[in-house]
Amino acid sequence: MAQQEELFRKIISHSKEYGFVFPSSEIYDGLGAVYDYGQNGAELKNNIKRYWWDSMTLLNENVAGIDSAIFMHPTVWKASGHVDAFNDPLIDNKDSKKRYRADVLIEEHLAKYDSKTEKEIEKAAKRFGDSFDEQKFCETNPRVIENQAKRQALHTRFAKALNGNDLEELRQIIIDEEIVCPVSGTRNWTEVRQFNLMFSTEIGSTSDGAMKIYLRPETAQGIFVNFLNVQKSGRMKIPFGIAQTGKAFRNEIVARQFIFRMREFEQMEMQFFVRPGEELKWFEHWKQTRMRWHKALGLGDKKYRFHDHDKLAHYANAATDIEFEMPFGFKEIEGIHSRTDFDLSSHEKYSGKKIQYFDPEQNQSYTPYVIETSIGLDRMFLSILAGSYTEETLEGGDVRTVLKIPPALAPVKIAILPLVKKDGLPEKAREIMDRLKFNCHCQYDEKDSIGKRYRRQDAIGTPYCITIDHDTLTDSAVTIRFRDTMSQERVTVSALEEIIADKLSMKNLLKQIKNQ
RNA sequence: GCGGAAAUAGCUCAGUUGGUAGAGCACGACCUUGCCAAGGUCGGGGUCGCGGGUUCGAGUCCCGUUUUCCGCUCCA
Repeated sequence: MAQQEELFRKIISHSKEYGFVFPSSEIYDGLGAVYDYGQNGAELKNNIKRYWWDSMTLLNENVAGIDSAIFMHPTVWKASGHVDAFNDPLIDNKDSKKRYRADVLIEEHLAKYDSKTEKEIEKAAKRFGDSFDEQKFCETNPRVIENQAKRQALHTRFAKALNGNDLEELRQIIIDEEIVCPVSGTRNWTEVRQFNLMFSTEIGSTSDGAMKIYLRPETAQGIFVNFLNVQKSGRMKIPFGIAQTGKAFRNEIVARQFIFRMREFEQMEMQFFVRPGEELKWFEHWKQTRMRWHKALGLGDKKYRFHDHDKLAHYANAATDIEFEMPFGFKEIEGIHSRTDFDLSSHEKYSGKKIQYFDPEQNQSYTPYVIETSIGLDRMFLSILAGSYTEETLEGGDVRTVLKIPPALAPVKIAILPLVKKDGLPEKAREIMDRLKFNCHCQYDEKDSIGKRYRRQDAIGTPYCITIDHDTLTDSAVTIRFRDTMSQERVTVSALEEIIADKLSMKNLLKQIKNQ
């Protein structure tokens, strides 16, 4: 475990040192749980995105890609349930360190008055037997009257505080009513705080005409609200899917573990619309397809597993996560959910627009069911870093640090290195660079010894280094050196272009997904 | 958010009971070598996270704050 923590620390500092990930606004002490991608990180991230996008839109004729806006009409988040679910007043007990919803604590306390009253009634009923008149008893018994009056007063006070969103008053109620923590039994409470997990801003430049809107907490809703647009303009027939990648924002209470949980993050989502009743079949289909997409990267099949949900969200009837073995344990990188018709139905209700599909085969209209595949791009990025970071001890005791990133995803594909920076070798190297740079991302380096340059490329995961030596000037052949084996081969420049086309394209990755 | 720990050069760290900042690597220039890193010479770079306080004097002690890490908690 300590070793794993050590590894995680190394990955984080490696990320910074080699231009993959930087803390945001670092010269101003950073901004919590926000990170920037550097020159190599941005390349890697774009390549992952491309791999995902191609796997969805190229391999599936019935999956269309879109790019919806981050700003959406505020009612979208009412329909999706985010406005209600993301706005809880929370309070912590300092002794037990437990956190509670303040409103729930008070509601539970209110219920105690009712049970007190009930006990009085029960006791009286036993005493008076058949002649017991409950209504009369309640109206005359001083203890019951007092209880009910207190309850009524508290209820009024509570409702007022809740409606006015008066957090101090909520806390005062908890103190006045001497509500204790169910775990520690103490009344050592923190302030009540509102945890609004959605970021808000205003649209419209004048203050009186401004409308409060939210930065989307998930990209999925942009797909649901465009269901009809894509279906009609693309003449899509069920089953079909809509894919998109994009930023989403959540004001996480606790955001930690490097880029694993960030406040601004990127999702890659695909919503697949199916006939009601066929959703579990498609759920299984996408579950298997998505797992093949991950395993095709070759980071090791044992590093992935499914984690089926026992407790399902209110909208889902099946859900699983694909987890990856991070240095801090198996963690979710992708979720696959059967979301039923919850989202489309809800948007139909809130918008007043009919959102249904006419199925010509069944000759009827229905609200499609949805299978969602939702992957965190930043988590995917982290899984590739963690899965490819390797420290190898070489003969002679040297340690080399190498990122064994799948070649198609590597930020730099080919390093072009003149053996010495004289005798016309740099010029020859530049000539080759000018030819290859149209195919893929190349990097030229002439500083330091050749061995040192190889190690520098290993550290950023460059799969191929080619070296221009004195013979190259006459035979137009170069030495290609392979990252993972460190072995070398002599090849012509044109043969090199074939290797690029074969090993470095996404094609080989994509074929592995389909051929099973 | 609570509790604990930490913050010194791009990175990894040292800095003795308070006495006006160091090393290695990295970086730049030049020389040398030339197929698996760390030869030579010279050089650039830090108001020690930030803000207060104590003191003649604070990287060092105290308070606050920000960020990060660990444990809880949270994750529709």
